[in-house]
Amino acid sequence: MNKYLEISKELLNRINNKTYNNSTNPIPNEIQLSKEFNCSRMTMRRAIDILVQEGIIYRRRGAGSFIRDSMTSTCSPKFKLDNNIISGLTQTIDYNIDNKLISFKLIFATESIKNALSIKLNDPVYEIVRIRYINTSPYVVEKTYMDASIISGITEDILAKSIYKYIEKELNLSITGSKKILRASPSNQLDREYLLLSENEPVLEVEQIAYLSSGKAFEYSFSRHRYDKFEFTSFTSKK
Amino acid sequence: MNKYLEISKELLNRINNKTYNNSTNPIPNEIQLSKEFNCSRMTMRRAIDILVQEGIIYRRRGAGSFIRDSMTSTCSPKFKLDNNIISGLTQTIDYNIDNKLISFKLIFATESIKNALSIKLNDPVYEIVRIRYINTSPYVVEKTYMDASIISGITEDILAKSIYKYIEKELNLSITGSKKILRASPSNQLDREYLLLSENEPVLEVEQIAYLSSGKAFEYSFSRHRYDKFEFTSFTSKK
DNA sequence: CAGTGGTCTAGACCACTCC
DNA sequence: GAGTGGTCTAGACCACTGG
Repeated sequence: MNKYLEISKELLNRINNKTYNNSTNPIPNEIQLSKEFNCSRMTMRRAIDILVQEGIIYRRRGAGSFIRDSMTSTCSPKFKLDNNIISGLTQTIDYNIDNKLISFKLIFATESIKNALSIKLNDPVYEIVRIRYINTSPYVVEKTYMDASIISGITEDILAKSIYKYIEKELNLSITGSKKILRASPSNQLDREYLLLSENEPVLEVEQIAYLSSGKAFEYSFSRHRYDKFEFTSFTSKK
Repeated sequence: MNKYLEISKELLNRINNKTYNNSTNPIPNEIQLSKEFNCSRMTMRRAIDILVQEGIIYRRRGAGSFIRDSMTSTCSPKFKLDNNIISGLTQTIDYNIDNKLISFKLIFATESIKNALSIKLNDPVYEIVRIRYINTSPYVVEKTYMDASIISGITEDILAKSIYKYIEKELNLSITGSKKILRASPSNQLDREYLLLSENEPVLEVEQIAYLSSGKAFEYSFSRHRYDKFEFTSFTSKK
């Protein structure tokens, strides 16, 4: 494993451990840390940079690097999708997640699918519709299109488990990025049926294009979440 | 200005110019570019990294760096808030934006405001409620709390213009980061009144904490957007 | 002033792609 | 094997903070 990732993980451990405790005092300076971890200062900075990008640490030139106040959530427990998570939800979860397959077809790419996946009109794509449950209560309905020329050999069996695991482990492809568009939307009839919503309860829709390390877009999906069981968090810092 | 930022901007120019044209060919390699820009390879990488993080370029080890297919939006023209934008909307906009001040008070910090801004219960905070219009049609209603001990001297006059400009130019504070939580929500009576929504039309709520370069949280806000005039985009790539 | 983070350099070696 | 990006180093100089 890369040194900067190892160090970054260890720093995060220490923050969670309260080895570095959320106070007004800085963590050890970069020179000191690079000596401790037996690395160059640039590598040390790269490790810290990861935590800075996630909003866990902030730096003050001339003063030191500090742990940010815990940013405690102000709302009732919900599912959170973090900006840092690329696709799928199988991470970070202690709950019981179930999938129910609604439909699984092979279709011709429409105009919008063609654009999203950078393929040709009418190229074959999988269309997968699933509902996901948390502790037996419906949570999101997902419509997924996958380029059939890349993601080959999908079966209902695989869909019952994790598509992403199949892609990474069996097909040996690496998922490296995703673009998301989020919007609120009134629920339609299917949403209400699948997610047990009433007429004026909305959904949070996440439109996503996911990419392989080759740069190829392999998945285009629409996830419609119950408004009361899902939120999306994101941290941004100046470049 | 920093070298890596200058170079990054120039690269972006060249992509928009079609000097580097979205094809299957890579842009010039890092060594070549670092010679052209008269910088070290590490600085060159840093410049490219910015565009990689924004999803504009992707790299393939052994093969080269490529421009990503344009990721054309699939939906009708809306306002987009990009993950990379920290706060305010005054950027990237050719439209006519108007503000209408609904109320402007000094109040005592509640429990949740206290937590968000890391201040004490009952500390003084500004509460500002505004509606924003695009081309005279209502678009978002924003409730903003600001730490009155930091952001001093706010007047209705300033609110009519840009608070952020005031903070950066007049108070000489630098806004460097923000945490956002996004959720869908049924519209309440006020939303419907201000945003001209009907009963079953929802809003997209953005809860935000914004930070100064000192690490201090100075603003805590709730922006409720018309569902049909706003979406949020975000690009994520593996570390 | 001493101490901190921010930028930049010139090089090294490695892992991977593609011919 | 030649060419590409990925990691890492040991140092330099600068800008800023805070006593």
